[in-house]
Amino acid sequence: MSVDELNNQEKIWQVVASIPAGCVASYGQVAAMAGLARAARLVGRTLKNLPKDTNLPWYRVVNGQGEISLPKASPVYYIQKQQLEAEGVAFNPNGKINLKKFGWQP
DNA sequence: ACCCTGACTTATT
DNA sequence: CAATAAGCCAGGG
Repeated sequence: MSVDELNNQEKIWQVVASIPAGCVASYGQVAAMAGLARAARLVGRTLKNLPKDTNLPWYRVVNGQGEISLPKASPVYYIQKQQLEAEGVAFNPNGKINLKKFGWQP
């Protein structure tokens, strides 16, 4: 296992941890901030690898459409939604977020 | 080494 | 607005 690969994860963690409360960032956005412009998928995989007791605000990361990239039937989906709402992020009736308003660094 | 899959994105039809 | 295709990175069989 190379150090560089661990650095990628570390970068992603740092970027996700840098997302201000009340805002959301897309996977591509996070990847770009981490220096991995086209590794949006890697971000998703990295978050999936996170332990459930992580202190990382992974719930502030959504897909490019401002929608949670998880099945609505999954418990993690509700957790993410509740966490975001608790921070002031509003969801549309369709379950989408207005990135124009809550997107990170508009 | 090869092929498939995945918490993705963007452009096109 | 919805469905499709192609592109990209890393992991697992």
